[in-house]
Amino acid sequence: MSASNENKKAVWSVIARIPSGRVATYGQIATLADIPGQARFVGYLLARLPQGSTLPWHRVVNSSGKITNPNAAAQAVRLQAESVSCDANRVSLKQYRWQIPAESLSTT
DNA sequence: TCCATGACACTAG
DNA sequence: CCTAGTGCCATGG
Repeated sequence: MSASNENKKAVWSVIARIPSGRVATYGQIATLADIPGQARFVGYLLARLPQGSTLPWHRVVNSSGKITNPNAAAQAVRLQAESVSCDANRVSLKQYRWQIPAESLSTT
């Protein structure tokens, strides 16, 4: 078992938790996946995400709310379908940023 | 093993 | 708004 595999599952789990109509940044996901500062890893995983995946990858944007994705057009469409306004491949993090659930931070 | 690349983040200019 | 530099991790030549 590779540690990276565990981190991968953690990242996928976090992304799967992003509510519809909300967006999260790579860094935010990395932090929630218990791997703060490894936003690069999150982007790497999404880039290699299998086509059969049901993960809401479209809810992931960079720290500026900008859609940095090989298929930004499709992403923008998916977001708009969830009532998330995106202008020039950009979303308002002020409005749509996913608030970190306290339960995730709680020490169970 | 070294170097280059990538759906990132942060800081400085 | 832009670019450049640095840090992070994984993969491929």
